[in-house]
Amino acid sequence: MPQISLTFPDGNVRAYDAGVTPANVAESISKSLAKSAISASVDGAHWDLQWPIDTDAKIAIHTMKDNAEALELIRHDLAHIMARAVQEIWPEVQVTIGPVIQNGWYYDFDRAEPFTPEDLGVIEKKMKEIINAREPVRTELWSRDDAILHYKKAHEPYKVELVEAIPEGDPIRMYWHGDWQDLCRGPHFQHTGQVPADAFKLMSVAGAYWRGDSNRPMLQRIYGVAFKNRNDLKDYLTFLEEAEKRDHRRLGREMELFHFQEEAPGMVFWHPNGWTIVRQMEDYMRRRLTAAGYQEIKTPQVIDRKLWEKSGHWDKYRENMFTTEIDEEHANEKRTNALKPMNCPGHVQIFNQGLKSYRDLPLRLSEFGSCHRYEAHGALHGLMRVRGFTQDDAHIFCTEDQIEAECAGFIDLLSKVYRDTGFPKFDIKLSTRPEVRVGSDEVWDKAESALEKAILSVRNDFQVDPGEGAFYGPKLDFKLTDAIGREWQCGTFQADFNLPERLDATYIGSDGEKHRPVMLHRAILGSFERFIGIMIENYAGRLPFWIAPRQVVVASIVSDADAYVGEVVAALTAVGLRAEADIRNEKINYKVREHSVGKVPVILAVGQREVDERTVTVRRLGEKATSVVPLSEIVSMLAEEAVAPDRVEAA
RNA sequence: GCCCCUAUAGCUCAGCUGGUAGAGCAACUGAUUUGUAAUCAGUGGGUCCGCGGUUCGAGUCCGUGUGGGGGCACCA
Repeated sequence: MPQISLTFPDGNVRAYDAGVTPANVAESISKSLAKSAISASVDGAHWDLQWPIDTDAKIAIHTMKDNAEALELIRHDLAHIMARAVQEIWPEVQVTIGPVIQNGWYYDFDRAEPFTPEDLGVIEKKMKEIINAREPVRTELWSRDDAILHYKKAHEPYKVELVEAIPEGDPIRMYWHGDWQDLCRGPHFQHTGQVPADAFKLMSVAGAYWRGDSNRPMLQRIYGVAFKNRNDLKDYLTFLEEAEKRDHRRLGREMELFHFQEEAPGMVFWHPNGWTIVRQMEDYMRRRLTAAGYQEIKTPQVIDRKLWEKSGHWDKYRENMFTTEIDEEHANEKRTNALKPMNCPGHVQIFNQGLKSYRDLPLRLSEFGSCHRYEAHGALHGLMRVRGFTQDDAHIFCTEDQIEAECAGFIDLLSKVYRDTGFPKFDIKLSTRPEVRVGSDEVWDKAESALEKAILSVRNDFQVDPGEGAFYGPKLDFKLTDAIGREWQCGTFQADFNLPERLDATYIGSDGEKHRPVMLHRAILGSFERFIGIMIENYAGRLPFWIAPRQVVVASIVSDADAYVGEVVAALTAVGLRAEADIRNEKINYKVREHSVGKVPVILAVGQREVDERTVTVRRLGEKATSVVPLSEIVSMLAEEAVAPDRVEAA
């Protein structure tokens, strides 16, 4: 086998077993890097390559200091290798695209027959063969016409479409290993054998629309994960197993929090434990909102379609609304109502009652608004995506000049709430004006810069999504991550120049004239359901003491302690703690296990000794050690611990 | 809504190529009075998701509906 020794920008020289002829290697390297000329001097089978400019020497993982780059390359080449494996097994399959994603890659195929889970094993085996064959990789530059012709001949219509989308004149990079070929901009390894053969796994098959367009045919997508070595893969698979244990749907059952059933898909049946969590969160949010100058209101669930027509929802959101028809006795026609999918129109009705002055602004109206949306079947997901949910909604009516201050105040409030609930870190995304929009450019300029300034006043990193704002105004999205890394939007802050106009909201300015207020839609949790779902996963069910549905279980060790258990529970309940007695005739081991599985934060064990000494033995969830504390002390100790963080802050 | 997978006891799951259902945990009953993650024994419990079909016979095969899971699209 020939050896190549490569000289890197940092001066390192390393030798590689190329497994191919020097000429091929030189070509594949220069084409795949293709950023600058590479000088190569050949000395028999041993030659030196110099990188004069390109410092991204993405050659072999052994030399890579940057882990992320190595992984990118591994996953990228695996996508190609998988596509080749699939086509070698089923030559009629058409290939499309296969990008690198978090932890791995996917590749979309068009094939009449579905891929089965067994097929994945077959494909994996073939992939390993390709890797072990150490096929040299080369990249060629083709003309656009040649590439189109090539793909037409090869019956690869998706590739034809891809090439056609590449601007005329741009070079087309054709990537080869063995006789197999794909369209790709690179970069790649020198040969397939450089990809670790034991550190990847094909995970699942899923449907996916070609180019994300639901009007186009649905393709079959195979997902794979890949790492640098077998251990990393094993760690990742272990992580997935652990994540499954903290899945909120599973914990929801184990902790007896909630359930779903067929007759009400996407609607939560909250059990006593789960509802306690909701109530704790409501009480907490209510205090936070009141302190921040909000006024709480409540608006109707069922509202005549006439209002939804005015607001524009009937026109644009109809298919997501639950509607009702009812015979009106005094009218000839049926009356159509809709369950509110949003609270905004209702809030404007309250704003519109009576005359508002500029002195009333900013007016902050909040509601724990119960909303119903007919979400597509496939969209439902535990508590995260439901059809009936409660938003921690509020609308701020203000002037354009007040947007920035309101936004800053909002981010401040949101940061406190996220911190208190276990999310000190979160992502912010700013979505700016889309092409189709209402409102003048001057107003958009003002609003966008107000939002941006408000973010910058608290932090310096955020994402911008140009053109992704709502048609009625720019918005900020605040995202949290679930147990397996999926992101869910929770908080939102949206400026709206449209609805006040449609529903004719006005205030009297200092000039005595009527003016149009700006309406700010905002939510911190997003919905109680989703936020609690994420919280359950984030804490793996071990919720903070102040939220935990059952805070304390007092467990007897002998039945002679039963009366004392009752006394302890009464003392705890008297100071507002959520305490339960467990005087079943069971061993303490059994009780400890059961309440640990149930995620009860504190177990107080009581036997004859505790009765005699008027103490309790304290055992905290997740800790093995116990401590003996006098009854009088434990009550005040736990009472203090149970104070919600906003009250601690206020005290 | 679309693709694939899936539905058996309260929960987790067996049930091979068709011959009318099983285990562990839970529940209930009894015994046990126990010192920090499962005490022992016994008992009861199932329209095998619904509907239709193939078959002498369907939990098992086929179709369809519904729910659930993984994705895609959607989330104004």
